[in-house]
Amino acid sequence: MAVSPAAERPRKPGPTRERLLEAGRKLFAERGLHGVTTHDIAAQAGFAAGTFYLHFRDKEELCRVIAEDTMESLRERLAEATPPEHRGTGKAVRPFTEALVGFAEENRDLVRIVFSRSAETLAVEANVLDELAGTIAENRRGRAAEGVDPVVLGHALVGMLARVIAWWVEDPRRATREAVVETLVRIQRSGTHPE
Amino acid sequence: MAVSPAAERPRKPGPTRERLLEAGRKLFAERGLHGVTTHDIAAQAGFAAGTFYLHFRDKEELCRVIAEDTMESLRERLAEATPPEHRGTGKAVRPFTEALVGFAEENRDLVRIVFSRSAETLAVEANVLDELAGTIAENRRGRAAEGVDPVVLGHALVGMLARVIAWWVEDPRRATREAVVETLVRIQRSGTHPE
Amino acid sequence: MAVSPAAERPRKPGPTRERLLEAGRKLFAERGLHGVTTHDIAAQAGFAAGTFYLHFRDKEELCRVIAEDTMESLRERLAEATPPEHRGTGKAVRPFTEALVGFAEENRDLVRIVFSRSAETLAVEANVLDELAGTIAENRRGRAAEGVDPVVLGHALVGMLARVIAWWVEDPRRATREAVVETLVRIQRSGTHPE
Amino acid sequence: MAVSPAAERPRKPGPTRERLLEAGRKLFAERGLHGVTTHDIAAQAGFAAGTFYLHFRDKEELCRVIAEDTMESLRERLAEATPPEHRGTGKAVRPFTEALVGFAEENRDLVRIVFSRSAETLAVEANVLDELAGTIAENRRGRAAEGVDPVVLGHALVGMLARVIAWWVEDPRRATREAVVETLVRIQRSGTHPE
DNA sequence: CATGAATGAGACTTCATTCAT
DNA sequence: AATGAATGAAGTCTCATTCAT
Repeated sequence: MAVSPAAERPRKPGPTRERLLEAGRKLFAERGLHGVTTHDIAAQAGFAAGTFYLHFRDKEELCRVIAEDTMESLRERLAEATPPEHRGTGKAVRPFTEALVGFAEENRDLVRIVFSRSAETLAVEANVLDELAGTIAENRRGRAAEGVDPVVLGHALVGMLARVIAWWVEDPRRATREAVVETLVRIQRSGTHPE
Repeated sequence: MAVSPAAERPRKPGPTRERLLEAGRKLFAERGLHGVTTHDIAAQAGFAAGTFYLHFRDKEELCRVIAEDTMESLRERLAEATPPEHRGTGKAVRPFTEALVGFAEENRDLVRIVFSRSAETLAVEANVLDELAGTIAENRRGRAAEGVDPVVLGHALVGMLARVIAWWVEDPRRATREAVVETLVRIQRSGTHPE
Repeated sequence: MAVSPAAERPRKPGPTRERLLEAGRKLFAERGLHGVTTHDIAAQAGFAAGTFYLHFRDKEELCRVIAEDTMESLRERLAEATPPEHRGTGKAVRPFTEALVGFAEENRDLVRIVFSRSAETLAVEANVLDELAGTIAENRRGRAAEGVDPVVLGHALVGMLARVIAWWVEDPRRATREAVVETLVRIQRSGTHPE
Repeated sequence: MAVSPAAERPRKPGPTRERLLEAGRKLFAERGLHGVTTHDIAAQAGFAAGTFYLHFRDKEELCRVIAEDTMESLRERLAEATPPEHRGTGKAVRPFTEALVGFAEENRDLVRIVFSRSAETLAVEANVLDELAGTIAENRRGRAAEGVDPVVLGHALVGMLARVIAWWVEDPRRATREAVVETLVRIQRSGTHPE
C-alpha cells in the first residue's frame, strides 16, 4: 500500500509557511539575524508565537531555508543568463554580472541577508558564497593568467561581487547600475587570458 | 547616578585590561561576537565576572577597542610598506598586498574578527573595511581605466582582499602565500591604467 | 526593537496578573519594595520568573499599579463616607476618619505599603499622600482659624493620619479603634473654626 | 591598672570618619539610602572604596550613626528650648516647635534623611520618630482631653511634625516659617486641656 | 591608615521553545 | 492548524565587601 503522499509532510508550503518566510526575509533584512525574535517574525506574519514552530524547527532553519531559496533563485537566474556554451569563456562574464546585479536590484532584502557585510547568517551565507566561488573558479579553470591561482581568484571575485553588491544595494544612488556592472566586469576579466 | 570622582577611566591599560583584550581576541576569533559572553571573557582571562566591567562598559566596547587597535596596527603596517612617493602609483600595489597578507598571517585571530566572513562586529568592521575602501579609491583616483568607477573599484578591491584573506587565514594550506599575493596583485592592477 | 502588533497590553487583567498583584501586595507589605525581587513575586504567585514580565514592565510598575489601585479604592471609600453636602464643613470629619480607619483595618497590607513609615515607593506614595493633603486643605479652605495656613494644615493632618494608621495597623492591639478615631477626630477639628 | 582610654576605640572621630559621615549625609539627603553606594560615599569624601570599611561595618552602620547623631543634636536642641519646669505644661509647645523648625532649617540634609517622606532608613528613622512620639506622649500625660489617647496623640503629633517639616524643608518658600510654627502650635494645643 | 583591584552573589531581563486548549 | 500563556536557561550588569600591598 502506497503511503498516501498526503501523510508525508505539510503538503503545500501553504500560505502560513510562506507568510512566515516573507516576514523573516523582511525582518532579517532590516535588523539582522540577532535583532529579530521568533515572536517578531510570527507577529509580523500575523500569527501567534507558537505557530512559528509548527513550520520551522527553529530560527536557524528559517534562516537556512531563506538562504537556500535565495541561492536557488540566484542559480536559476545565473544559469539563464549564461548559456552553457559560453561557460568557461570570457563571453559569460558580462551577462553573469548583469544577472547578478539585476537580481540584487530586484531582491534587495534577500541580498542584504545573504551578502550582508555583517552576514551572521551562521554557516549559511558562507556556503552560498563558497558555492559561488567554486562556480567561478571552475569557469576560469585553464584560463588563469600565469601566477594566478584559480581558487584564490574565485574567492577574490566572490568577495568583490558580494561586497560591491551589498554596498550598492544599501543605497543604489551610490553609483549607477552601469558603472557597477562595468567596473565588476573589467575586474573579472583581469587575471584571465583574453579569449 | 555616578558622582564619584574616582569613576574616571582606568589610568593605565594595566595587565588586567590587556589580559581581557587578549581573551576577547581569542574567543571572538573562535566563536564570534554573539557566541561569547562577558563571563567567558573574564574567565578566559582568569578573572571573575565582575572584573570585566572594571575595564569595559560592555562587550561591545571591548570589541570596538579590539577592532580599533587592530585597525591602528594595520594602518601602521601598511604605511610602512608603502612609502608616500609610491602612493597613487602602481608601485604601491605589491608591497601593500604583501603587508596585508603578512599582517593577516601574523594576526590570524584579529583578522578573523575584523575581516571575518561573519563579522557581526556591529558597525565596527564596516568602518574598518570602509576606511580601507576609501583609501584604495583615493589611491586609484585619476588612474581608473575608462568605464571604471573608482569608488566601486575601492569597494570591489576591499571585498576581494577581505574575503581572500579571511578564507586563507582559516587554513593557510589552502594556497601558498605567494599564490595569494600574486593573484591579489594581478587583480588589483586591473581596472587601472598601467603607469 | 518591538514591532510585533501582538505586543499590546494584555487585554484582560486575567487571573495571572491578579495573582501577581496579590503576591506583590503581600511581599511589599512584609518586606518593602527593596526587600523583594521580581523572582520572589512570581514565585509567591506560583509562576516562573519570566511570567512576571508578561504582565509588568518591571517591579516599579507593579508597585505603581498597586498604589494606584489602592488610592482608587480609598478614594471611593472616602467619597461614599462623606456626602458632598457635608464637604467643607466639620460634619465630614468623623465619617472621613472612620472610613479611613476602616479601610486601613480591612486592607492592612495595602496600608503598610502606601502609608508605610518606610514607604520607599518611589514617587508613588508621595503622590498618594500629597493628593490627600490637597483634598484636606481644600476642605478646610475658608474655615482655617487665624494664624493657621490651610496648606500647612493639610500636610499636618495627612502626616498625622498616615503615621497613626501605619503605627496602629502594625499591631491593632496598640489602641482601640475608638480611641484612634476619637483622637484623630479631635485633632482634625482643631485649627478650624467650629462650624 | 586603668585601661588606657587610648586603647578603647579610635580615639577621635578623626577627620576621615568625619568626612565619610559628611559625605553620607550629603548623598543620602540627595538620593536616599538605596541611591547611594559605599563607593560613592568614599569617593565623595575623597577616599578610595576600601577606606569606608575601616570606619564603618557597612552602609547601614553609617546610616545609623548619622541618624543617632542627628537625634542627639535634636535632643539637645529641644532640651535647651524647653526648660524642665515647663515640661508637661502647655508652655513648652511653642518653644519646642520653634526649636524643631529651627533645627530643620539649619540641618536640611539631616532632616531630609531622618524625616524624609521616603525614609527607607531601615529601622533607624522609625526609632527616631518613635522616640519623639514617646517624648510627646509623656509630656501630654495627664493633660489629654477626654476621649484622646495620649499614645495615639504622640504618634499623631510626630507624624504631623515630621511630614510638615519634611515638606517645608524641601522648599522653604512653600510657607513662611511663622505660618509653619503657628499652625503646628495650634494643632498641638488641641487635644489637650488648656493649662 | 589608605588603597583600589578583584570578587562573586544576586538582581534584572529577554527570548527560544513547549504545550494544553 | 493556531493560540498564547508559561517556562526557565542564559546573559547582562551592579555593588557591598575583602585583602594584598
